[in-house]
Amino acid sequence: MPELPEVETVRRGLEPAMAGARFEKVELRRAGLRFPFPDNFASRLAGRRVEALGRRAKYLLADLDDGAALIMHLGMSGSFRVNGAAPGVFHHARSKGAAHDHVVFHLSGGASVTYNDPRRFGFMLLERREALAEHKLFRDIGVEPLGNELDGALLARLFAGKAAPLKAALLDQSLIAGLGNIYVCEALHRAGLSPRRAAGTIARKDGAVSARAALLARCIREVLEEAVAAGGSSLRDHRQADGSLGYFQHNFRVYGRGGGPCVSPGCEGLVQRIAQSGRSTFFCGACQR
DNA sequence: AGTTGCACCTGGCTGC
DNA sequence: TGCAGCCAGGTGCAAC
Repeated sequence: MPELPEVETVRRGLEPAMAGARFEKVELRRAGLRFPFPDNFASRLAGRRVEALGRRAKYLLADLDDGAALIMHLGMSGSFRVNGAAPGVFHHARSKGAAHDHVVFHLSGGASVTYNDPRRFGFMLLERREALAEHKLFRDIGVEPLGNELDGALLARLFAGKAAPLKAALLDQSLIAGLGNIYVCEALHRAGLSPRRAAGTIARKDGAVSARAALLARCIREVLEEAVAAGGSSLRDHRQADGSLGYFQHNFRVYGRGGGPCVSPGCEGLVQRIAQSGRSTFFCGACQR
């Protein structure tokens, strides 16, 4: 599930419990996730206070009071659950999947936060904050799509000369960071652009901003903002940090709708599903060119 | 350098 | 009901 809107939704759900709280104890129920946990991970976290909980692309970043940052990535199936301090405030009786509760943060004040991740593609790392910009994970990361920088001019510059299809270019985290399979499909549909079109073709040769680039930049921002406002999409049984379901999935226009009618006004096309670099792409061949 | 394909894992759904 | 096969939101790395 977790593309930028879902990670941002998780951040907002965790912030009230984590920001300002101290880690009293951290339970690790296995040696690692996608990567091994850092050496002495639990003991390095114990006693640290979380000064702020931020997000960069699909990464959650907890700023700690010793100058370190706890980096958390949800992979494909990671989720957090907050258990309130007061009994009954928000209790998950649901024990199904508890086998995949890999990390429990016990916080000052009595609340706890549990990280669950069946596929274990997620990971947690600990790095000094001032070294983050040069860290392997962040050094080559692209522009934040909801920030001020992303507009038609930048998109045209990023994609200029690229032969790769738009789908691949938009998924490339070193260009724009935070889009995933769902929102790339959705943004391209809104922009009326084919996922197969060469990325370079939305830039003009003279370097001026093309109408296509400006429209695509606008559609990327729009779909992400709408999804964040709706609390993410939460496919399958993935839940927000507070346990409720996100509603954006009801607003998918193409994703998961292969064979169905295109919802663009006046379009008579059908949504197709194709494979691009091994992953499903949903699009309408009639109105996306 | 730019791409593609595969690997990493488990679970859920479909169809026989 | 059982089981095989396919699919899934992400990323990193090896191979062309």
